[in-house]
Amino acid sequence: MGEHGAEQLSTRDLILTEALHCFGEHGYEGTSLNDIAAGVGIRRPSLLHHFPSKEALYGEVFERLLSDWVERLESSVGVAGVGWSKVELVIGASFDFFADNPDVVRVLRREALDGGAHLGIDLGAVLRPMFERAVAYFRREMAAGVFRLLDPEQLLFTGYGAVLSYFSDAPLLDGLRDEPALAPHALAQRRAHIVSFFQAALVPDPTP
Amino acid sequence: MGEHGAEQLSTRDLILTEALHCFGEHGYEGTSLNDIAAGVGIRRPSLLHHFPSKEALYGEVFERLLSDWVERLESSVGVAGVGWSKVELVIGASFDFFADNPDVVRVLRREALDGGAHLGIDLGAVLRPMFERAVAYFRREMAAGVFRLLDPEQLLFTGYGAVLSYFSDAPLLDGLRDEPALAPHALAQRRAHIVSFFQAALVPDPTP
DNA sequence: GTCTATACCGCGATAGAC
DNA sequence: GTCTATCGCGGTATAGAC
Repeated sequence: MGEHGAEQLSTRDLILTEALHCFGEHGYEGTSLNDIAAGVGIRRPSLLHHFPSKEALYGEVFERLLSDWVERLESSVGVAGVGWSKVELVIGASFDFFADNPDVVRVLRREALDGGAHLGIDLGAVLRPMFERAVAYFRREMAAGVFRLLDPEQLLFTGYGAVLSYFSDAPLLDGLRDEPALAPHALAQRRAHIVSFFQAALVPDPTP
Repeated sequence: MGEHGAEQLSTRDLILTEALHCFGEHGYEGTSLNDIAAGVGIRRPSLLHHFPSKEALYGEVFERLLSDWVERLESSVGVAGVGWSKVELVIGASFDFFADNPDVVRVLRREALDGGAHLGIDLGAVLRPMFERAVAYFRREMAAGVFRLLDPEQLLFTGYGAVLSYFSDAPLLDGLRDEPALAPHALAQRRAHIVSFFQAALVPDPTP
C-alpha cells in the first residue's frame, strides 16, 4: 500500500533512520523530537504527523532493528553446518551485522540495561526461544564429544558480552587505546580474536 | 570538617546513595531531582541546598564510585601473587565488588556507552594506565610461557565484557532464564564459570 | 505533507519565609 | 536545613492555515 514507485526514501523512512541514530547515541530520554526532526530537516510538528508520539516512534524503531537482527541470526542458523563451523557462522553473522549497524547495538544495550522500560516489549522474552535453542544445541554437541563440557548458558552470556560490549562501549575503548575501535583494522582484529578465542575454549584438542 | 560525631549518615550521604541508585536505574537524563529527593524523603530545593546542580551531584556520585572501584582493583593487584593466581584475584575482586554494588555497574556501563557526555571526566583516560599495566603484565607472562600467546588487549576486552555485562544486563538475563540473575546461587555459578573459563583460555595444559 | 502558533506540563534552578 | 512559591526553559502534543 502507499507509493508505487521506489526511487527514493520516504520521509517516514528518513525519520526512522535518524531516530535510530539519535536513540543509539543519546538514549531514549536523552533524545528529543527536535533532535530527530532537525536531523531529517523538518520541524517537530511535521514529525508528529508521521508518528503519533515519541513512544510510538521508538517502538517502531526498536521493532525494526530487532526483526533485522533476528532475521540475520535465523538465516545464519539456517545455513547447513555442524559442530564448530555452525557456531562460527552465527558469531560471525552477528559481529558483521553489528559492525554494519553500530546504532543498533547501542539501542539494544540500552534496552538490555533498562529491561524494556520504554516499551511493552520484553527483549528477554523475545530472545528466549533462540537462547533455549542455542543451549540445546550446545548440550547436544557437548554430549557427543564435539565440544568440551561447559555450562552452555554461561558460555552464551560470555559470548554475548564479548561481541556486544566491544561495539556498545566503543567510546570507552577509544579512550583506552589510540586506535579507533570501529576502524576497519580494529574490527577485523576483534572479529578474529573472538572467533579463535571461543574456538579454543569449545573445540577439544585432537587427541595426540 | 563539620559534624564531630559519627553515629548516623548525613543527609548528604543519603542523597549520594539514592542518587547512585536512581542514576544506575534510569540513567542521567532519565533521573529527575524530584526522584532523588523523594527517595531521600525531602523536597527538590532542599536537595539543591547540598549540591549546586544536578551535574555537580552526578559528578560527585561518579567520582566516588570510580575511586571505590579503582581502590578495590589496586588493592587486589597489590596482593602478592604470580601468574594465574594474580589474574584470578583481580577478576574475583571486581566480580565481588560489582555483586555488592549493582548500581555502580549500571552507571559505569551507561558512562561507557555515552563516552563521558555528562562529565568532564573521560572514563577511558582514567582507566588507561591500569589497562596498560595489565597489558604489560600479560605480555610478560606470555613471553615467559606462563600464559598462552594471545592478544592481551583483546583478552582484556573480552574479560571486561564477560564480567560487566552479566551485571549491567541483568534485566535482560532475567527474561532469558527463570532464575534471577542476581540471586546468590546464580552469582556463584557465574563467578565460577568466568574464573574457570579464562583459566582454561590462559593457562597451558601441563605438558604430558 | 509541511508549516506556524500555541497549549500544557515537568524540569532545573532561585528567592525568601520559617 | 527544609520548606513554599515562582521563574524560565524545553519537552510532548494539538489546532488550524497553506
